Amino acid sequence: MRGKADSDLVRRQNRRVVLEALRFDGPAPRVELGRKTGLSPATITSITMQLIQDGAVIELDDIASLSDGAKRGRPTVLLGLNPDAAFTVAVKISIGMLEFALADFAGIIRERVEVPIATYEMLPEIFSRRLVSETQRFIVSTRVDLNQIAQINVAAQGVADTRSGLIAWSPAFKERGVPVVGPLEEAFNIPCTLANDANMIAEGLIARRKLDFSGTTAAVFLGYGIGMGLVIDGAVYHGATGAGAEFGHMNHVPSGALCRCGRAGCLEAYASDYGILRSAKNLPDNTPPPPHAVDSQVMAELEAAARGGDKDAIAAFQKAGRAIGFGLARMIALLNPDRIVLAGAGTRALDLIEPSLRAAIDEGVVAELRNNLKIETLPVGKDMIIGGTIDAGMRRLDSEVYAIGPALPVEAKKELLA
Amino acid sequence: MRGKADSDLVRRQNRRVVLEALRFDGPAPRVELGRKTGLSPATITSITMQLIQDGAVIELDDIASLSDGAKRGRPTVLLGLNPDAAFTVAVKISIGMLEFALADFAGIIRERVEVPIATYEMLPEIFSRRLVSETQRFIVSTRVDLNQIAQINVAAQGVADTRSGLIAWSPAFKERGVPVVGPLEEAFNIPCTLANDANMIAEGLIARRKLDFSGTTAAVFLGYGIGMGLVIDGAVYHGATGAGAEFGHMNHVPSGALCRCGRAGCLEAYASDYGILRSAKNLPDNTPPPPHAVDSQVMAELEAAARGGDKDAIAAFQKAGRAIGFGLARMIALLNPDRIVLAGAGTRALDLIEPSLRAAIDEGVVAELRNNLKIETLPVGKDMIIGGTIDAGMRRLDSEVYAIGPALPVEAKKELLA
DNA sequence: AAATTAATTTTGGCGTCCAAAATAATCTTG
DNA sequence: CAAGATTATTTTGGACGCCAAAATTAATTT
Repeated sequence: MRGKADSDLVRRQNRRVVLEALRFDGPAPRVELGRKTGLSPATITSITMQLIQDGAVIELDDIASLSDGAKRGRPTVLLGLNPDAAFTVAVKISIGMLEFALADFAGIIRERVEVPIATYEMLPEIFSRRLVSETQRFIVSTRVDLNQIAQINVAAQGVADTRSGLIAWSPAFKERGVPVVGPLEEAFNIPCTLANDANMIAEGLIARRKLDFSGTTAAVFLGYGIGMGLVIDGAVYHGATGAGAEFGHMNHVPSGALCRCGRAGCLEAYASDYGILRSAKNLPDNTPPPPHAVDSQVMAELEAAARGGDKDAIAAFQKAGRAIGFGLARMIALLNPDRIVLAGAGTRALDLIEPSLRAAIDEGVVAELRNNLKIETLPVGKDMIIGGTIDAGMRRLDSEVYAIGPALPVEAKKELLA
Repeated sequence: MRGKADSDLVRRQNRRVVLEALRFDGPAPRVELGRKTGLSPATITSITMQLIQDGAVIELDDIASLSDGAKRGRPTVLLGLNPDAAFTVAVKISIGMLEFALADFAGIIRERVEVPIATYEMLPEIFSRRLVSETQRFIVSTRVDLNQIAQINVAAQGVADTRSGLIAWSPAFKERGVPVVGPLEEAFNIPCTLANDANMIAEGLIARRKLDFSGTTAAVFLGYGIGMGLVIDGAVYHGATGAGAEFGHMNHVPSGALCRCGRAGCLEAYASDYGILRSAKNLPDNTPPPPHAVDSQVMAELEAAARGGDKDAIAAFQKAGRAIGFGLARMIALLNPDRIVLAGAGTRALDLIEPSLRAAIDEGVVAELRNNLKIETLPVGKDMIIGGTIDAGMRRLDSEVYAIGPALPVEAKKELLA
């Protein structure tokens, strides 16, 4: 249970509530903020006055007049997040690619760059140096002053250890233990975070209210790999080291098929693109996975073949569905979630995998536990990784910096995030 | 994110903090409450004054003088929870047995009764009626007035659906869907809860600070069945229907050994007492489990045989360890817990199962996820189910009734819990 | 230009907390 | 044994948060 409370806590909480209202619904006049937050007009005046002074919020009076027709009474004064309050750099590390984005405090992406890099064969420290230099290059290219940047947030595939700031294991690298947070913080002296890409997608879904996230939601991302974002009571569950919900590397069959991660029997070895392809080609289970993403064209052809009646292809998708289904059944037994959401490129083949997936769930879990369970699908673009990373960064700024206190120089804000 | 905050919230939170301090550490003078909670003496005076007026707290001045030797200065006034503030009835439903306990507001058990009942063959509604009549008999026997009883809390083995108040499935019953909360609330008009027994053990462990429960802890109970209590950020995780952490019925092997729950391949079918016994006797996997608990003497003999070198017995314990290990590996991949705690009667055979258990974890989960993982064992008595049920009830009273507000008649307190 | 309308700000009151001063209840000491 | 000394608790006074209601502001309507 949390500790004692005082009036400081009250103000902090209410500042956060106001910021959240502005962030989610966009600019709004004070009256409306009052309605949305349940705070009295007097309090809204007081809080927004502070937030304006702190530079987090600005008045946008002009746009107000654009509203429909002429209205009686004193006109509203539109308030919005101040885009220039602080900037956030988001980085996405994936196989063969580095992606950078610069977002302002309103969460708008100002600049965006993709840098192809041969990640796989790189030694960890070589990569770390390259990451720093590319980040440097990107920041310079944006012409934003370094001390206007409040945070650098990195998303990576695989086991991203938020605590140590290392990528413990990732399909993007042959080697294990790639340092990310350390080198960046040292180079730029800006707070930096590392997180798993699936969790960042989940952050994005929450921030954009794409789903009802009350209770427990398990979002499963199917595609080149198999990821999961676990949302418990409206917050992404990260686990001890931030590597929670490694659904793809949950064991499916003891001593089973060879996985990219080097172990045998992972779910992913049966249900990811390469796993499906391997079964469809009737290659032995211990065939090493390719060190690169399967071309989506190849998967599309395989799907077409299955739909056209190709026995091997059909069997491969069924096998994938069964693996996912048993994985979900085990997850359900453990977590009894309110809903499961399927997303990602792999859902294109949902018609092929769903029957065996559902059959496996039915076989693998007590009926009572799946009674009220909802299984939905959700279209999720690739951009949700960068987008969600930015959303998570904004939430951090809101609650850990701007909800806290009085006007501070950006330097001090960095302190708070560190 | 939580909504707006006000001074009401502050007082509520601080009242709760004070009650918690008294509940965990026992009676204490005001100065000490101040030290423990971080609240100022002035605030402690104010809060305790209210709590005393509300009947939740009383002064216990006499005992203070019993402390060691004579001290200078104004003597402290010991404050403690008022035992008579409200009473709680805890009920434990297990195979062939109903257990009742009456606890006062200090959490002390005042009365305790065990009632043998042939649960297994009973039809649900017959059992419900019997549950009500036995509860009635118990309450009468305690001579506590019905309207002094604030809540009735029931713990049961199996899938206990807190939302519907039904025991969805339990080894104690042949039939499914046994109503518990409905009949009790109707009969007594007192708020009633239903929960899984393993979760109640976890509540007890938390309340008594038996472990560091920061982050995520998975407590596994080995014995006649296999249970789990999942503690996330200091609170027991219940899942959508309160049936979270059904670890024993997590699938281990698709289409595997027959389980008591009627399905095939559950972890419990390999690792519970009867599962181990079945393998040791080389009975086929589809041999129906016995409808009663395995005698602990039988298990002790089996353990002795294994330690004496009996091949079949050794293999049976190894198989159990491997099943638990893979189950834990899957749980780790999903939840990345900070620590795992093994408890229950089954841990007597830990020497026999641990090697294969650890080997299975090593085989089933990425090394990086188990790096900082701690696996501990903890002695947990049978009484922890009733004890934990009471602890959970006390926490509910503290935070949902006495933290809230001004003096209320017991009737109104019941309202709050409902 | 006056009346109306509606947003925002100001004022005054209440509740909470805390620091500091006052009070209470005991022990120590000359 | 009375005057400190010491420590616990209560009281007092001030700060800050919230809200309701009154006042003010800035527009439209009449």
